[in-house]
Amino acid sequence: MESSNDIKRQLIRDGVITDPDSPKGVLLNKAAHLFRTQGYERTTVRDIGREVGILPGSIFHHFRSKDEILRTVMRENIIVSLARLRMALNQEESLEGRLRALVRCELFATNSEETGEAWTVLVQEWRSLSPEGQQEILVLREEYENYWLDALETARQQGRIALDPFILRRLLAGALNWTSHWFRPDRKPGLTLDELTEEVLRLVLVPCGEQQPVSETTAV
Amino acid sequence: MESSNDIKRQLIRDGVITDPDSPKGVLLNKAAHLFRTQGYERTTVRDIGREVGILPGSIFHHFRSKDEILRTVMRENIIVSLARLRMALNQEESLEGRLRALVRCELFATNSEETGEAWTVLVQEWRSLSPEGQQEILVLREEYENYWLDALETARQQGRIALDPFILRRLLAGALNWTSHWFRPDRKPGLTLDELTEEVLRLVLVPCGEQQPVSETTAV
Amino acid sequence: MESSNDIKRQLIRDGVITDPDSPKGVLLNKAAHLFRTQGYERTTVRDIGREVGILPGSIFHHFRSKDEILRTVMRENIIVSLARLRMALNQEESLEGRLRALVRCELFATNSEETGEAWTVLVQEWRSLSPEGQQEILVLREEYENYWLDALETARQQGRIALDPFILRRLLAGALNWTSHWFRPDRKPGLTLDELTEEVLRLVLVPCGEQQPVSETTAV
Amino acid sequence: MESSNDIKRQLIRDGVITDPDSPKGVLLNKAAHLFRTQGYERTTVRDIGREVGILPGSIFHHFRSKDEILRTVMRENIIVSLARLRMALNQEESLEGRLRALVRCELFATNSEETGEAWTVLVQEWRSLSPEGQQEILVLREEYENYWLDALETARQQGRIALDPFILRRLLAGALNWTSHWFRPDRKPGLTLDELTEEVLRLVLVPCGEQQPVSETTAV
DNA sequence: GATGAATGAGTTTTCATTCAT
DNA sequence: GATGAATGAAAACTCATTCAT
Repeated sequence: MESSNDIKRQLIRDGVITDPDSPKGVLLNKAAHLFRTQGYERTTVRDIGREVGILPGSIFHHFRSKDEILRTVMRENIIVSLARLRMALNQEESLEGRLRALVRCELFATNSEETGEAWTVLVQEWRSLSPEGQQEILVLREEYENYWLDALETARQQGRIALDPFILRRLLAGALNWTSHWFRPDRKPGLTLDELTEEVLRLVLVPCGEQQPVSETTAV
Repeated sequence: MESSNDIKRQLIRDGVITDPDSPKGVLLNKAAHLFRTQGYERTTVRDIGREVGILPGSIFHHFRSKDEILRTVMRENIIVSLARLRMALNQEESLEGRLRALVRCELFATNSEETGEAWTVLVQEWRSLSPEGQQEILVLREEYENYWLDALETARQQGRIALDPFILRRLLAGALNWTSHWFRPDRKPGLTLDELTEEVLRLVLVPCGEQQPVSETTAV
Repeated sequence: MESSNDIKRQLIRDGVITDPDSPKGVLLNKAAHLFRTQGYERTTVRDIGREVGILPGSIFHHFRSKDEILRTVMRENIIVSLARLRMALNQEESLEGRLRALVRCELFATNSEETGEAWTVLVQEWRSLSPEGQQEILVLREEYENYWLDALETARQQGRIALDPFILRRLLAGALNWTSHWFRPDRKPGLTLDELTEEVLRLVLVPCGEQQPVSETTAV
Repeated sequence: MESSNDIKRQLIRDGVITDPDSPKGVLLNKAAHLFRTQGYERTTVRDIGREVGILPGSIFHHFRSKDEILRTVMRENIIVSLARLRMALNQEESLEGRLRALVRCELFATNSEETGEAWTVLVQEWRSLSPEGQQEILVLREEYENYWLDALETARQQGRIALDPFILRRLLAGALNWTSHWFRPDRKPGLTLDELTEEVLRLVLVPCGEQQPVSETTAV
């Protein structure tokens, strides 16, 4: 993740995502934080305004609606996380390396100071997003999920996972997203993000040399 | 789970939980359904009233506030699920049997037609509950979690799990709760609840005879 | 006031006022208490029901409406207080005696355990009474006020009061009614009702032999 | 009361009380009027909104709750009345002058077009105020009452009053507050506020040269 | 006479959004 | 871009009253 800042800087420079130092970017971060901690519905534009230091009405100079704030938080975050994942996968050839990258990126997205808020919002407040907003983000989400399914399918063929890829991905998605509820990578001493990544891999991967055929059970 | 209905009937007779056939019970079930599908905040008392077939104001004949409805849904559900878990554990001596019971009960609580709605609400709408409501339910939740941690600790001592019990429980909690988002046990043909239980056990349990010491990594 | 109980008993026997031991009478007393302490508007029929020990709906077997409860509390109380005043005045020939009776009866009506609640309600919740209710009670009130004005007019002619009777009556009405906010005749040791009566008379009456013409100022 | 407007203007300039010309101030005055005439409970925010010319919901742009309106009406009014009383007392050295000031100020507070509404509300709607609101205002009320008790105590020592100061203050409080129910200083021809002040003093003060020891009866 | 459930018209309050200044 | 005031639609909740049982 060494060059992850470069990725983000590049996206900012290209105008793909909002500069977090701009007024609009500050607003997005504060909003993401509130959405995460209180939930979207329970967060009022008054709350956001207070956090940013402007009056509620002024928010609508930056965004057309509250929904647009949520949509932007989600979109920009998945764009960054996706870019990071692409780069990480590009640097890994081995199956284990690719799986490690997937787990690590998802844990980072979920728990990093930078994107954690927004990623959790993306997962938890999905329902609160308007249909148009959902449509816009589903496209990005699909690419993201495909990386996972490809890697897990390869692992299945190599006998490195014991479960159906589809089921395993869903169990993992739940497990990884849920870490935002209990994992505190900043609290020292404690579990680091890299350590947790290895734990998850230990859970998922059948040790090399003990490959067994995946069970016959298949997905929904 | 054969006598699960008996358990519930007993609890109803004792007045511990509301009779689902009484007006209040009907209201609770409909409310749980709405809370699950739309979320607590997005569900209005108007919605609940319409579903039940009474006017919004009449709801407050049964409950003092919307929060009390949520609290009741959560409380009664965890009481039933806890009673079921206790009985299931009582019938299992072996470690594997006990873990199977824990997984199965949580999947059942999360996905059964009967409690699924309420359990998902319990997990997803926790934030929406008032502090007093949270306090009340935390007590029950603790007993529930202790059953898990005890079993996983035993498994660790016997070398049947590869991870720290605390971390594993949290990963599992996420994975199992998340099933409500994708698992459809009623949709035939497809994965049954028992099959999914076995899949989860295959993920968690190190095959007998290949015990390995748990990693040194410990919980947060 | 020795025979005041007889008066009330007589009125009960004649069916003019409700037997305080009957369910209806109990309800009236509890209601009067609540009206006094919380005010009419802030007292719900739920409150009254809870106090009496019946459900809100059952109240309407006794009274057609909440307003009828208020009206009855006021009417029955002024009937009793008026009957007491009539009897007390009948026993007094002297001006001073009659004024003492008027003051004493009003203090008794305002502060006695028996009628105090209801009298205070009569004074304070007048606005809350429906127009029809007001009409009904105004008739009785007029007789009551006439006793006062007659006595004060006589006093003026004899030079025993220093103010216009109309103004004085109004100042006194305020002063006497207000005693319900601070006077506690039951708290021993302390001011008794008779002592307070004498204090008020000392304030009102010009000492005998020092008569002075009343000021030229006249009432509104 | 010549410079009473200056006092108020000063308080407005200092931000202690709300500018009556500001939207918030207009709202306060209209609300005070409605509270006085209809009572707090019977006044809806709809009523207030209609009177001011805004929609009910807009009221909560200025006040967090209906209770806060009541509290503000009471607080600002007692602040102004207290400031007026202080200034009036500062200009009077003689006992009679000070008592005249006290009576006059209370009659003014109760009946003036400017503060009458709010003062009556302060007295009559006390119960409707939330406990926190009561606490806040009790502090100011205490200073106010102390001016009264100090003056009456001096009067007692000089033999100018015939009653215990504590009892007399309470009788007077009732008499003066009650004037709002009958006294109409604006209705010409009729009793003016200054004339009523003299009437009250005639009731209270023992004529100079006829001093008599106060009765032995003492307060509750 | 009491109960439990419901009504229906009302209440206070919330809040995203608009807009003149 | 920000502010202060307002909108308007909908929210949760209240409560006197009705009525079948």
